[in-house]
Amino acid sequence: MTEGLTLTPAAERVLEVAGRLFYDNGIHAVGVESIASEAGVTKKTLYDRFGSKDVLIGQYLRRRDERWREHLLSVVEQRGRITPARRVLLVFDALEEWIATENPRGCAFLNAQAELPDASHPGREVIREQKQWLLEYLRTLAREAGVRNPRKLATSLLVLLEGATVTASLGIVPGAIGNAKDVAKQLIETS
Amino acid sequence: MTEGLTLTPAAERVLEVAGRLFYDNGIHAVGVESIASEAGVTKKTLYDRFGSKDVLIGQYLRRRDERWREHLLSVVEQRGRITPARRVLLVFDALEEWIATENPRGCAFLNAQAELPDASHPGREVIREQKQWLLEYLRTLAREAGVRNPRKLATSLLVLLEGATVTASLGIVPGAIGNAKDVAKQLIETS
DNA sequence: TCCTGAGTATACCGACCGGTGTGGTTACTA
DNA sequence: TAGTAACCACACCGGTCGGTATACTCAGGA
Repeated sequence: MTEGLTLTPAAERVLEVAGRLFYDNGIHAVGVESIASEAGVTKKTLYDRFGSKDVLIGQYLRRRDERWREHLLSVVEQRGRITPARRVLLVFDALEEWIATENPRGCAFLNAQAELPDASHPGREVIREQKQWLLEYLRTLAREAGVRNPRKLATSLLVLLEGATVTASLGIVPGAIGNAKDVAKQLIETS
Repeated sequence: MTEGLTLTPAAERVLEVAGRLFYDNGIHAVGVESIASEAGVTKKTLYDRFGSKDVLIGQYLRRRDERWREHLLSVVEQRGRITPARRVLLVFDALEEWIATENPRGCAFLNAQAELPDASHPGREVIREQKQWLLEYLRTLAREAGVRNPRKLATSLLVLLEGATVTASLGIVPGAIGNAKDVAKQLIETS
């Protein structure tokens, strides 16, 4: 999952800049020229390191996925006595923090999916893996919480998470994430 | 809301083609040239009718909004004896139909939002209106269902709808919409 | 010492982008 | 009958797209 982390300093800068520009402006709206110049790198170097814009897009998503997983796990897997049922709800706290600090324009993976209709694009695989992993993780948490139907609860949680992210990014409803958390709480209690 | 529906035949064809190409490929990925040629129209005509690509994008979203509202209302407001509580759940049936027939690539408005970071873009206003209207409508339905807190239920419903749409379009979880509907049912019953 | 990898600078490529201008044809209508 | 709206064909604009080629510098290691 985390192969190729020995990036050269220039490649590192490129990836950092690409991550910012892609997320803020949309993928197609950003040219490789502007990425290179803002990273203080020539286009030649960019292409020597990444090969193509499409590969760079894939790496951008890959890296963002890594950061999100790190953040999520650091919040949910925190030490301290807490019931497994309550631990599930920490996922929503992690999301709220993430949105406040890194995600004002919604889920980067959904945004990318909107721009990458070709299922064979390198970025699409990363998106699939990301959502699949999240679903699996939610199933694990649901199982540990001892609910009757962990699979079903995990699906509900995924729907609530995605819905809360989207709704929050639209900026129409203020308490979308808290609302989703409340719903999740009720689902767990009556399960 | 529905001003300017007296489109010329050429403009009509342009809008129809634009709707298909924008949704299928993403907005930035589609050039005005290809829209014009596929509609059997010169670029000149396209620009005489719409003025700019950005305006055309706005009209595309406007039209899609109209069709979605029509569909939603036709399903939910159907005649027949049905309790207001059950009527709310018809929203999910409407969504399921819509996704199956017109929405394989997810919500057109969220996809557009991903590509239009500029809040002053003509399309952004349409997106805001669309989501605002949906939220208001859900509040009305919730009120008629006689729940304790219609505002809160409406928010939950919106989160569930958006989440179900997104999750379904990802193609990872098969029963996402049915799952969301079940959750909504439970929310209404215990409310 | 010599080679390699990582980087620089710059020029270039064909293709496509959104948008405009000119000039002509048809059909309806005042 | 004259005017106008709606189209057509086509040529053109400056700018940007993703990507490549050439030639050079510099540091580190065998």
